[in-house]
Amino acid sequence: MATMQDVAQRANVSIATVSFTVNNTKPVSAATRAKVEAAMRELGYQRNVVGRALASKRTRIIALLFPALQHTFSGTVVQFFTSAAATARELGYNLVLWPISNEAGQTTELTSSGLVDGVVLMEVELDDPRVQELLESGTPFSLIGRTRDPAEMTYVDINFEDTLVEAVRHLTSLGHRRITLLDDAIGSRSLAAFGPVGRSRASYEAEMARQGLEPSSFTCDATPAAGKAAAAELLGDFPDTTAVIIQNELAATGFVSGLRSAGRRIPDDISVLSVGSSVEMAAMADPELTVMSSPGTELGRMGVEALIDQLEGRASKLRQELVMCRMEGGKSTAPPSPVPGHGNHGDA
Amino acid sequence: MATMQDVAQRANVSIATVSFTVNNTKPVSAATRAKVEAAMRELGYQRNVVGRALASKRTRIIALLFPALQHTFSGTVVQFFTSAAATARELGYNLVLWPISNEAGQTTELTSSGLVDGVVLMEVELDDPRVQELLESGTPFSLIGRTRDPAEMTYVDINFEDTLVEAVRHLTSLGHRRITLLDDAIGSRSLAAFGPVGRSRASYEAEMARQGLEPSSFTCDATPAAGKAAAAELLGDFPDTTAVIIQNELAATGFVSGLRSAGRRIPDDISVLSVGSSVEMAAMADPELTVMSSPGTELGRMGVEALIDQLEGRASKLRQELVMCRMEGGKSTAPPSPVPGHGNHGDA
DNA sequence: CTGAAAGCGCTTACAG
DNA sequence: CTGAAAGCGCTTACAG
Repeated sequence: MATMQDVAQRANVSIATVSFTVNNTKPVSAATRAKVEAAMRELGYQRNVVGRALASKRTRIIALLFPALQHTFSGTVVQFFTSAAATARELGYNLVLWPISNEAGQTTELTSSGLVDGVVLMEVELDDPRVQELLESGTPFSLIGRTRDPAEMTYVDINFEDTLVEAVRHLTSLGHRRITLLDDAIGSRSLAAFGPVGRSRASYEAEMARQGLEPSSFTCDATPAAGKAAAAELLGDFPDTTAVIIQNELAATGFVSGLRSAGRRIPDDISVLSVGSSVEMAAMADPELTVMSSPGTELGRMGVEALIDQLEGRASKLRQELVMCRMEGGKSTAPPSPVPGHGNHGDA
Repeated sequence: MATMQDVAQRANVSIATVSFTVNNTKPVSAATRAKVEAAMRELGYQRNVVGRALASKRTRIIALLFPALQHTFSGTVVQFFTSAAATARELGYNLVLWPISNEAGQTTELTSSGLVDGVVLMEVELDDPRVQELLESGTPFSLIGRTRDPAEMTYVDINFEDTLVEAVRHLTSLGHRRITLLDDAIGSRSLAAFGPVGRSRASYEAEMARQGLEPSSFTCDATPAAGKAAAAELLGDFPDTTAVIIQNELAATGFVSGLRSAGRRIPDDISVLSVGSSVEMAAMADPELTVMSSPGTELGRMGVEALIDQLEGRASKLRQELVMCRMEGGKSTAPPSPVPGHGNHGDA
């Protein structure tokens, strides 16, 4: 590997001049630039990032902190990782994967080793101890998700509020009045901890109320089996439901097959709208689910951009962005069928 | 951040001595060690990895090269990433995510920047140009997968050969004789390029022949819709099939619902064994598929271990390991039902 | 526009 | 067992 020193020698200039032309950090005459670039080409020179990092006190490495154990399987995580890594690279950075098992002081180990310039934090909780650690350590960071009160922090999150409003409206515009929300037990069990479930449910209830409808919601674990059981529960506890909003990616296929096993046709007898899932996962169900898809790619890109803007001093103002889930075609929502015995048979 | 210099000053020793005690790289008297450790504790010292990297010419960073665009969605990738990153960390390394779009010289950009000590390469093809690049650059690497002739390379791969043998035997021991293989069109279209499909199909055919059975196989794209279409194709082209081995994670749920739509019960009328999928994805089907699950976690761990062993000179001999897929409980395989009109009704 | 030199925070022969 | 010193490959005031 040729060093900057080698290039300087061959081009008959100082090492400083090579640095200036490589980095465009000071004006260099055309003639000098030509000499230096020729030398670099001839030597196949590429600047060593470690030397640069030590001298400039910036490694241009950022870390992606993610929970190692939970949520190990989800349709959007790979998209998120990929787009985060690709965006980092486009912007001249490298992305280190940093799995953390729990709230212990593992972030400090990272940030005080000097390896990274900043951190992207995934799966943020409403009162996240890791956020506190990061604040105290002075490490620049961006959040995917947000704490209860993220007033002063850079974050990118899904706009659950508007997403649920759109979900409800999609169904009411089809004519549904009895709409039940099925969400994720992990979140509900500790509404105090995890934002998405609470924010979504609140928004669902508000929109239902706004439309003069009665909200009803329940919960199940994030597995196909739990989804299947939830289908039975729905039919028992909310028998006149004509449409379900399900915000539980891993339970969705099971939920659908549970309904089918019970003789319900989708969407003829009951509509199902999946929220916050990946398109790929929604396509696993039979029929393919109508889905408001989680913007994994966008979140990855924006989270990294927000962090790097901050690192480069380009962040004119605090960046706090929300992204909607996007409504995708699917075959699981339709107008409700006329309900026999409710006085409106003969409609259609 | 306290530096090694600060620690040395406070402990009244030389910076070299601090280095020796931190790294256990030369003997240090108990008294000196105590002084140094006290100073480190008092200052909250943590060794700066960039300084260390520059001086030692080893960054202790390894890169995970993966295809950015294709295969963006799969059940085992997250497991793989997580276990690779966790293993790296346990061994004192960091894992950088490096998405590459195609075969272009993108690996050179990485390896000649001095950022990484070595590379783990995913999705290796039979004649992989990236492997050639890595060999030429002299970068240590380990492969997840293997080239056509990986004689001299460190690799970790799935043992498709034995896995398919076990798959066939599982079904024949249940009594099946007509067993069809459905695999992934991506691989079949360029059998010349991608190893798993070719190796699996060859092993399937060999084992069928060994048992005196006639092999039959076909192919579909990696989507639920393609799987559904494949179900119809199976019933048309291989009407007497009683069991299917499907090596196409994303098509599996669709394939199953296609069979069901056509009035076939699983496993009563037809058994389905999914190979190389994740348990989670197999659980999405209805019924939950019997699956030989892809060892994503093991591959991630072993691939990183193999690379780091090499980097630390611990690799006594060339490490080449194969891991079987593991048979998991499921509800989609059973003995064949007696076939009316084939002369053996009345059995069972 | 260009260069000499200090310095980033460590490791590692070399000497004692 | 311990230390003085060179050096890893750069960047960046400072001077001209």
